[in-house]
Amino acid sequence: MPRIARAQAEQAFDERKDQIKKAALKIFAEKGLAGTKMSMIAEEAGISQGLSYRYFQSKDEIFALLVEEAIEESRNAVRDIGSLPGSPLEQLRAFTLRLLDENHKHYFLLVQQAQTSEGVPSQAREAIQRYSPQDTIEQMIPIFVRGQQEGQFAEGDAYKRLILFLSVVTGLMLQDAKAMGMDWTQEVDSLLNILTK
Amino acid sequence: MPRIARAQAEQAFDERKDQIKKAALKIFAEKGLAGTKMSMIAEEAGISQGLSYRYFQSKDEIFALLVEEAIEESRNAVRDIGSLPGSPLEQLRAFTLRLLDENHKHYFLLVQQAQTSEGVPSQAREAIQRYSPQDTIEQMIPIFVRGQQEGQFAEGDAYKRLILFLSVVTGLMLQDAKAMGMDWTQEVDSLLNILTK
DNA sequence: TAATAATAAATGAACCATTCATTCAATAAA
DNA sequence: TTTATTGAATGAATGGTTCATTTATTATTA
Repeated sequence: MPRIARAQAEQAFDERKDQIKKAALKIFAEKGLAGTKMSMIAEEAGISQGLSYRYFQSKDEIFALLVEEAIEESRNAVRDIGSLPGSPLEQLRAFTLRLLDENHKHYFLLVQQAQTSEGVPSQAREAIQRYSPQDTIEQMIPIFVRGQQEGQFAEGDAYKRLILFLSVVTGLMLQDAKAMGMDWTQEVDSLLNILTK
Repeated sequence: MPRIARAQAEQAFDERKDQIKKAALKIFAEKGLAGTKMSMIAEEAGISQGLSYRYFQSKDEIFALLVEEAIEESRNAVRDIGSLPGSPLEQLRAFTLRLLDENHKHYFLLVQQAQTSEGVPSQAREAIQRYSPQDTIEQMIPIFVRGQQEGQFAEGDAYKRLILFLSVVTGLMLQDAKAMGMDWTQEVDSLLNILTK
């Protein structure tokens, strides 16, 4: 077989795999592991029932794979927050907007689902245990403290404030994913009022 | 049978019924209709698998019953908001605190679940259709507008602001119910910053 | 180039292990 | 005896997974 054709085939294979992964991510994030049927993923991806099994071993494998990717992405988003340009408030706004964009939203919700459901594949369970949400918040605290020093943020326990803020954002995503598709990105400034004075 | 004994028996019957209902409410609110197994309700109530069926016809019956009660309660909470004492802000704070207390929280989440799940018993579905969330917000708008007139609340579209606020509160409850049991009541003032200026 | 063979991709109906609401025979309490 | 309670057994339904078959793509041959 000519190596050109082989490379093309491989690319096609990877593309389809991504297509299925993307569809699965959306459905898993919205409905959770148990709430997601393989038929839903197939429908979302516009393919037939059985085809996913040419690309993945099982439903659990897809889920675990996505959870690992999601954790990786969350990690990166939090890691980068300090190096975003602008004031602490602007950093936090940028971070929040990034969380709320379609892709990250789904990742974020997926982890949420994985954390709060039972029957999660052990591989995903382990990945989640490795990833501690405490770290997430702790990495954000310096931003918040700097905001306080510069007088932009409200006084008080930074840790609790951040938990509140993150919970609100997560909660909103959860809401939004289930119910109507309102565009919260416009409301981020109102949300930031939770942290500012 | 002496009427004393009969009355006692009836009371015992009702008490057990309430016990099961309360357990069911908690689990349904947390896990949703499909996510709730009858065995979970039994465990929460501290009774055996089968006993619920002496007090209720079916899982669906319990669910529908609870949804109707929940709607009734939500209605009342919203109806009363205008007649609470104090400034608009204080009214809203009192209202929010009421929503966040254990009982109302579970009711609120139950309706949320019923609205966003499939396979909801028709009786519950109909009750929910009768109860429009639009009304909820519309009944709250006067409070908000008065707050704006008195300069306490931020300018802007009252409707959107209220949706945001209610979504945040609902989202928080959803979060809280699943994950850790942080006491949000202390954070309500931060939340109200979403609405104030 | 056209015809044919070989390979791979895709389908969707059927299978079957599992799950779970419901029942019921047995036991305890009143 | 009657009523309350238990928890093991039932059986229907769900849904992940398989696989015989069809369709599309690529390679080979004349």
